[in-house]
Amino acid sequence: MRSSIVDVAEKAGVSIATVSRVLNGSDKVKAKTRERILSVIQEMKYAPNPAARGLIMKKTEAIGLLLPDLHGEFFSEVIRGADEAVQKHGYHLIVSSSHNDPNEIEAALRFMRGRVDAIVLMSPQVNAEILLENLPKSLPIVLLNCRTDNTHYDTIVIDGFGGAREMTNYLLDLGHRKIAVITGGENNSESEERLRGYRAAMTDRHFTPNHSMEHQGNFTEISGYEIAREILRQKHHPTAIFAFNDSMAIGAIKAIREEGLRIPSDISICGFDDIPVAKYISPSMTTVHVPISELGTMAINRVFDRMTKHSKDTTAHVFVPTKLCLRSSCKKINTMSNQEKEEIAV
Amino acid sequence: MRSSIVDVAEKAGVSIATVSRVLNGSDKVKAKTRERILSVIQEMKYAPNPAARGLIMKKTEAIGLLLPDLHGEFFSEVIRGADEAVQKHGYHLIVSSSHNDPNEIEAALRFMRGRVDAIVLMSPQVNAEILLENLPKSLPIVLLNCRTDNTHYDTIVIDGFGGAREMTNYLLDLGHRKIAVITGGENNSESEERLRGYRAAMTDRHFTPNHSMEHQGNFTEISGYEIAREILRQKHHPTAIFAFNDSMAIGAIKAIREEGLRIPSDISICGFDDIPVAKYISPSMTTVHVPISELGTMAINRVFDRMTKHSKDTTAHVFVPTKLCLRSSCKKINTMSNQEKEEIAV
DNA sequence: TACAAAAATGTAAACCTTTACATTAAGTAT
DNA sequence: ATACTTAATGTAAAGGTTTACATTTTTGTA
Repeated sequence: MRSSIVDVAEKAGVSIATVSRVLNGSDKVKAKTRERILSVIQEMKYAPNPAARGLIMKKTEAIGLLLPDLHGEFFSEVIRGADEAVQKHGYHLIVSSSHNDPNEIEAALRFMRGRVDAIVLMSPQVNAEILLENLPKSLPIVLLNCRTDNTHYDTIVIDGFGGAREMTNYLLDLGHRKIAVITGGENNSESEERLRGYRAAMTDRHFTPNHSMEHQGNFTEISGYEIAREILRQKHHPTAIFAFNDSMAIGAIKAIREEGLRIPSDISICGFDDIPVAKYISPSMTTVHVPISELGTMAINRVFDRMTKHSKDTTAHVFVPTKLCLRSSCKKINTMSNQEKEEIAV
Repeated sequence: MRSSIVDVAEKAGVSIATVSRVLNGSDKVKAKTRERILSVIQEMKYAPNPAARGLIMKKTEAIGLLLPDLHGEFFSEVIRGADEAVQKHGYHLIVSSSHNDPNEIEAALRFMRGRVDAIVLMSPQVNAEILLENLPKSLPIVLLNCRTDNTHYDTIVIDGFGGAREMTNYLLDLGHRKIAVITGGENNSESEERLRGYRAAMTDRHFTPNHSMEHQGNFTEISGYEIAREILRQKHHPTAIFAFNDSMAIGAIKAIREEGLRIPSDISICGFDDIPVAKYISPSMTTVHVPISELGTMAINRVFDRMTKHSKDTTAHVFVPTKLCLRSSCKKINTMSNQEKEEIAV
């Protein structure tokens, strides 16, 4: 049976209060007593019971991180950033994946209640606000890329609109006109933002966005692969494919290669997120840079801000800018195609 | 202030014992009473305090997962597998990364003590056995790919030796003789096993392993990239590079391409792990398949086996076989090179 | 040396559950 | 109706900490 504070106290010939005091470093206890207690603790391999401590302190030193999914490098980067930040504060992470399922979100939230001091929730697909309602108001919550107008929670959202618009503009600048996009899952707010950006860029340049150019994927490599195959099967296929995340772009590249086309000379392809592997694949991928691990870090730091009461009652709403990351998977459209057109026209 | 069981009891006009009973479903309480209590619980949004419950039950419903690192797709797959398994049991995951630092491992272990019902520890680089010593003996622990002969803990280890040997044999079969390897970090047992496998294959075929062919990386893309660059700078560079994980292989591919060489016609490259992205990059990567997410699943399932006392006292030592995964990044050595040799000889 | 003030330590309540055991209520058979 | 059995509920202890407040010890000063 594990030894408790009373065992330590007995063995050291003091009261439990004194032991508790040296444990918490706070109060002044005579140096000699402290040493004696410390050595007893060491000897007995005593460690305070977190449940008992948590019970009275109402602190857990853990933070909940609830992600929609765990596939791919994106989320692992978020976790990495969050873990780093959390460790800096001596805290730890309870990670859970919801698979975009409201029931699982609810289960995770229920579990976390009372077990964490704060929650970072990423839920681009299901509206989680209702689920948050029966959490104590005092629990700091940061919404990461959630669809919400709610100002009651702290929010961090990536500028998917701006990033996609910029990328689309870039493709237009390169001369592309037939630009296909591969979107994320249905009802996914991240995907919707990016789609909005794409359409806005098209409209701004007086092209009417062609809905037949918008193909629905689900943010996985396999979906990118399959959709790209379909796209390439068309007679006059697009000259550029804009996948709404890098995983799908990677899948698409495979499909393109299998079709015997070269990138970027035959077709341009770009992604979104700039996951670490994006710069290593070949050709290195032109994409929209998102500070992924920083997303995790920011969310955690925000949570600590909240907890330390610097900003007890004011919610913060951070809008994370993206940056075009130009590499080698996109190219000025082949002037050949103009020539071809002429030839065809003749 | 959060409502407690006494608030519920009062409002429902019963004792806390009865409330507790309906909460735990176990004992028989009159249907009518149960309903009344249930509705009060709903109304008050009452949720039992996990700390209090944990204090008396000595159960946390959480499992600790301590990983050496969080970079790349490998670990995210392990987490994914573990999370899946854990959710099936209604449990949750406390994830932490140790950065291969003994102090961080110790801190994480200390934190987890009393906060989890079991620990899965992956620590290929630092010998963690000493650190485990001041954990209660009753706490189930699974060692994942740790360097250990200890039979006191459950272990799961990948057959790195066999996998690397098989891959090396395959390369030899393709006619390669100058096979460079890029290893993982110093003192990393996974890397060492793979190196042992490589050397064994060479020796078996009566080639003396040439130590100048063994380059030390650290399992990151960047290290693969940099080392491959060095390798290619040699006059008579190897005809094949065997990176000890896929991330490094991906980095190496970038370096190879930058050098203007084609894969696999000019040089063959292969990896280890078969991370999801490996089949999507081009050329699709020949690698050693490791059931990564299953590693997480297996570890968790083992832990539950232990906890449910099916196998209370017998430790299990699982050896996970790997499988050669042949794709397109390796090729029979160009017979041209024989011709070249002759030309040079003339 | 005596006394006040300051420092060190101790006592006991509180945190919120679960559960063994005690008690009361509700059936059941005579 | 009575005695007995079973079902339903209640009481109180236990689990391991922290901390306000009480008490004792030490230190400093007159």
